[in-house]
Amino acid sequence: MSYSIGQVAEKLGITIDTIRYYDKSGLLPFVKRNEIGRREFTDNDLHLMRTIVCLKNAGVSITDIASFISLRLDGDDTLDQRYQLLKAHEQDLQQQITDLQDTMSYLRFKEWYYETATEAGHEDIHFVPGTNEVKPELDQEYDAHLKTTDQLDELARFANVKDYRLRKN
Amino acid sequence: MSYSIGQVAEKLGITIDTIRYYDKSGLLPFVKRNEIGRREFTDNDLHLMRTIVCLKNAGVSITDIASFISLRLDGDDTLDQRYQLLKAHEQDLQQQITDLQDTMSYLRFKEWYYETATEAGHEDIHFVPGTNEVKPELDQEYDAHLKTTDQLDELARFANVKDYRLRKN
DNA sequence: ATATATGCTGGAGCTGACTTCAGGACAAGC
DNA sequence: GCTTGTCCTGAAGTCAGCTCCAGCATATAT
Repeated sequence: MSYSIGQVAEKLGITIDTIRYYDKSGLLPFVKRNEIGRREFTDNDLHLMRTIVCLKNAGVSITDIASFISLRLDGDDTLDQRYQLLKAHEQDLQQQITDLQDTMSYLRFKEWYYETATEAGHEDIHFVPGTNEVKPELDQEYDAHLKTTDQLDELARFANVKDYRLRKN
Repeated sequence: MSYSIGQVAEKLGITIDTIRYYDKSGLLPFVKRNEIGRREFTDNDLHLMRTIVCLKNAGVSITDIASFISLRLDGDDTLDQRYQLLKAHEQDLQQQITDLQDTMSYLRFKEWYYETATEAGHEDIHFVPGTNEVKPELDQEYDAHLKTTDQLDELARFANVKDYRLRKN
């Protein structure tokens, strides 16, 4: 059982052109061609391509994914290198998530700012009277916000660790 | 008290050129110039620019940030629009975080895959005997993973909601 | 047998977000 | 009065990651 490029595009939710671009970029050296030169994808190819798409979603560059794939072709000697590569990107990803969560809490703070301003009908409830400057104590309000999300984050980290241990045992 | 473009770049951790680029792109219409045409940034400008940098971190495009800023210039009538804009980007951001968390759990799964393979010394412990195909039950292993992170996510959502309610009261 | 769909390639084009460059103005210290 | 440092502008260049195009081959349906 094999799939055409169009079917794969459908299954993975990416375009045909993107798949061809990935192939050009050395991400799909394992994909075989049939007699008339068309790509034929196996279930296993799909499996691997899901990993590729996933790494891409994690913000891993095409070049880095290519090295990962090329390590794979070199066989069992590179298992540990591949593990290390993933581990490194996990760190990266955790950082990205933390950053986004911080941004989120800043957004929530700004929402509160506009929510209260809308209720009041004018923005200057947050200004120093007689100026166009934001009240300094708003920074503290923001800090308080950051703190609650930090706690959330710790909670998440704890849950992750637990999850990790469960899997290992 | 005002700051030069260099000082602001330093404070915000971005380059001078990036600031000028933002200005060109209409993100900084509020920044005033001195007699000889140089930009002079106030504390309030810095405040706003922090919001801009934050929106950028949240993956909001320059064009969208520009509309936000332009709404701001239109005064109190646009308070609700600005709130809605932020709210929309919050949804977006939440989606991004969820996506990254999914990716993370896939990465963790792959790490387990390579960890166990490294221990065994060869990758084929995960293959269907006699082939180069990954065992189908590994998909279930992956699914199990996804499930634990979904729970985590719900936990996080619950915590967020609680946090939100605390703020509103 | 012809129309339609799907595939192929090489190469050009596009978008977003910068980054660099050429050429020049002003300010301060020596 | 000269050097050094910081600033200005418009315009061109860069990079990643696609996306589109021309021109052609093959497969299926009518």
